[in-house]
Amino acid sequence: MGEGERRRGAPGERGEKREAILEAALALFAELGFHGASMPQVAERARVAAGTIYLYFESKEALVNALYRRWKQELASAMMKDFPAEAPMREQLRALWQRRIAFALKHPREMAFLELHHHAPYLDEESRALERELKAPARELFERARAQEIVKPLPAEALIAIALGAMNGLFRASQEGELALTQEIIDQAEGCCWEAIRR
Amino acid sequence: MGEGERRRGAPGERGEKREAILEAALALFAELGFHGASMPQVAERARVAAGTIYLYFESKEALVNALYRRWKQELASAMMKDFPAEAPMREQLRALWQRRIAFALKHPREMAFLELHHHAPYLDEESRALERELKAPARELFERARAQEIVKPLPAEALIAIALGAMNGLFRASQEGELALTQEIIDQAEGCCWEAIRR
Amino acid sequence: MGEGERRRGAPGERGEKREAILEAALALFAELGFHGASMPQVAERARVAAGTIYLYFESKEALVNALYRRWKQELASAMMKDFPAEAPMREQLRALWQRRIAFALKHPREMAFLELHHHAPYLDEESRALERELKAPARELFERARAQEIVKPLPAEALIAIALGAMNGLFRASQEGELALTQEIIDQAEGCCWEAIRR
Amino acid sequence: MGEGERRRGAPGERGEKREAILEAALALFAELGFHGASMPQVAERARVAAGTIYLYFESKEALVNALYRRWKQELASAMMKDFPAEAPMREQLRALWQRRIAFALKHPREMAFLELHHHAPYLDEESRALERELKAPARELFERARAQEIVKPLPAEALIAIALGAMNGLFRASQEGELALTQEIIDQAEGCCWEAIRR
DNA sequence: CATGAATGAGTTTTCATTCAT
DNA sequence: TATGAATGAAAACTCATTCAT
Repeated sequence: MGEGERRRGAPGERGEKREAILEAALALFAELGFHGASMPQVAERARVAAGTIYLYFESKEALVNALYRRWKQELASAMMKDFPAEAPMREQLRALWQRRIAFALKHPREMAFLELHHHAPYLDEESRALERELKAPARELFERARAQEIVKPLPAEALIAIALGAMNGLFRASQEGELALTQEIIDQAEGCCWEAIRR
Repeated sequence: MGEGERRRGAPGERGEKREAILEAALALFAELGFHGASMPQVAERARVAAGTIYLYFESKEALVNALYRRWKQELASAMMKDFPAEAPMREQLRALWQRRIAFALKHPREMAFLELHHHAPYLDEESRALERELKAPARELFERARAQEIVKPLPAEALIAIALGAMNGLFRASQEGELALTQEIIDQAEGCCWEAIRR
Repeated sequence: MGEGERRRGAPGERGEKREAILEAALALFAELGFHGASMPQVAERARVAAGTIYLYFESKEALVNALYRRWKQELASAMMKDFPAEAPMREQLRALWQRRIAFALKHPREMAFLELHHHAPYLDEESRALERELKAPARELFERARAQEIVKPLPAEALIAIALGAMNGLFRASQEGELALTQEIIDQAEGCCWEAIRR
Repeated sequence: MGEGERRRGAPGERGEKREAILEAALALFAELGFHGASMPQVAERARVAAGTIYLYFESKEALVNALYRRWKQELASAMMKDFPAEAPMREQLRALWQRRIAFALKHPREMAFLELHHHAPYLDEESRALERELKAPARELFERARAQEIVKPLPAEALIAIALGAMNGLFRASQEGELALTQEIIDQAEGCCWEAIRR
C-alpha cells in the first residue's frame, strides 16, 4: 500500500478514493448531521484533498444523496434477497423484521445515517422516489396480512409504524448503550412485535 | 423610514422577546436542524435584531440547550402531573403511553425537536443530566411491572424501547402525513403496545 | 474621522461603506476586469471586511451590475442635461460629441469601466434594458440628421459608430498616454468627426 | 468505456494539438476574457487532456501571450503584405484602412481577442514590445501624410485614433449585430474616415 | 434593553498546475 | 508525448458573534 508517499496523479486502485470519500462522509454525516459536517472534515477523514471530493461528486448535496441512495438500496437488497415470499404470512413478517434488525446491527452507522437523513430537505427527487419505491413492498405485505385477517384491522401504515417503530426503538437503545441486543432478546422482541399486531 | 409599532425602550410584556426567540428557534431547529438554521434566521423569525438574541442566550449552543431543557421538562411535567401512581399497573402503563402521545400530538414541533436533538453532540452536561433524570421514572415503572410479572421478562429498557418506539413510529408516520392518528387508532395502538409487552 | 480605531457596529456616515465598496470595485474592475478582480481585493481596497460587501450587494454580479447602471445613468444624465434640443442640427451633434468626451475625461476610470463591461455576459436583463434605452436618443438624433439630409446617407448605426468610435479611439489613446487631449485637439477632432459624416 | 478515435501515442499531424489548444483558447478568451475562461475549459474545447496544455505552454499567461503575439503578427502581416508603399498617399491610407477592416471581418474572433487583450496586465514585455513595434509603421505613414500636408495638422496619434477608432466602432457594431457591413458601406465609411482627416 | 452594521473565520466550490502512469 | 486524477491555494459567500449607538 505505502500510504503517505503517494502524491499528485498517482491513482491508487480504481475508485479507491471515491470509496474513501463515501466512507468518511457516511461516518461524519451520521455523527454530526449533514450541515454539521464540513467538506474539509470529510476530505481529511478520507485522506484526500478537499478538491478531490469534487472530482467524484458535484456538490455536498450530491454526496449525501449518493450515500443515501446507496445504503437505501443496500438495505432494500438485504431485505429482499431470497425473501420467503411463499412462506406462511407469519414467517414472512418475521423475516421482514429480523432482516431489518440484522442489517441495522451489521451496519449500525449506515442505519443511523439513513434514519437521520430520512425525509431531509436536501434529498433530491431521485432519493425521494427511491424512498417511495422501497416502502411499497412492506406495505403490500402488511396489506395482505390484514386482508387475510391475520393481523389487527389497523391501516397498514399503523401496523408498520408499530412493528418497525418498536424495532427502531430497540436499535437506538442499543446504539446508545442502554441495551445489549443479544439474539435472544431480539427473538423475544420480535415475538413482542408479532403479538402487538396479530389478530 | 417609518418605524414599527414599538421602538427601542418601549417595553412589551416582560420576557416577550425571550419567548419569541425560543419559539422561532424551536420551529427552525425542528425543521432544519441545529446547524441548518442560522442565528439571523432565528432573529428574523422572532422579529428581533440579531444582537438581541445574545442578551438572552450566551451562544447558539446555549440557545438549543435552553430550548431542549424547557421542552424536556415540559414533557416530563405533562407525563407526571397527577400521575395515577396508585392505579393498577395496566392503568399506569396506559397513562404513560397515552400522555406521551397526547403531548406529541398537542406539541408536534416540540416533540420533533426533542427527537431530533436527542443525544446531539452540542447538548451540554446539564441537558444530558436532565435526560438521564427524566428517564428514571419510566424505567422504574417498567421495572416494577416486570417484578410483578405483569410484563414479559425483558430488560426494562427493551420494554420501553418497544412500547415507546412503536409510539414514535406512529407519531412520525402521522407527521409525514402517512397516517391520520384518530383517537380510535391511538387507543387501538395502545392496545397493541400493551399486547407487545404483556406477559 | 479617526480611521483605524473604529470597529464592529460603529457605523460611519450613512452609506459611507457602500460608496467605498462601489469606488473600490470600480477601480479594480476597470483595471483587472470582472473576473480578474476578487472580492477580497475589493474589500481590502474599500477598507472593509469581506463579509461587509454582502450587506450591500447580493453577489459579485449584483455589484458589477449596480456599478454599471450607476455610471451608465450618470453618463446619460451628463449627456441629456439641458441638451440643446432646439438648436440647429450641427449644434446638437457637436453637443453630443463634446459632452461625451468631456464626461470621459472627467471620469476616465468610469468610462473605461463602462467600455470594458459593455455587453458583458454577467450583465443582467435590467442592465441590458438600460443599455438599449440609453442608446435610443442618439440614434434618433442621427436619424433626424439623416432625414434632413445634413449627414451622409448611411445607416444611423454606422454614423454613430464612426463619430463615437473615433472619439473612443482618442480617449483610449489619451488613456494610454499616447496623446494629450488638449481642448484644442478635442475641438479639432470634433471637427474631423463632423466632416466624416456631413453630407 | 470505449475510447475515442485515436489513443495515446498514435500521433496526429505534427503540432496538431498545439493548434487545437491555441484555437480553443482564442475562442474562449475572446468570449469570456482571460480570467473568465479556465484551463479545463480550454482543454475540453481543444479535446485534449488538461495536462497536455502544459507540454506546449508554460502557464496560462504564456498561452495568452503566445496567442496574442501570433495574431498581432498575423494582423501586421496582412497589413504589410505587398503594401503599395509607392502609391500615392491617399491610396496608402485607403489600403491601411481597408486591409485592417478586411482582416477584422475575415477573423472577427481574432480581432475581438486582440482588442479585448490590448494592454492587459498579464501581457508580458515581449508582447508589449511587439505592440510598440507594430504600431510604428502606421505612425510613420501618418507622419509622412502630415508632412506632405495631405491630412490635418493633428498629431499622428490623433489621426490614427480617429481613423482606426471609427473603424473599430464599425467593427464592434457589426459584431453586436447592429449593423451589416456590406462592401458598399465599408467603402463609404472609408470615405468618411478620409474626409475626417484630410486637409 | 435593543439594535443592526460590521467583522473575520469558516463554508462550499473552483481552478491552475503537477506528475505517476 | 499524452493523460487525467490529484492537489491545495484561493475564490465567492455565510454566519456566529460583537459593540457603538
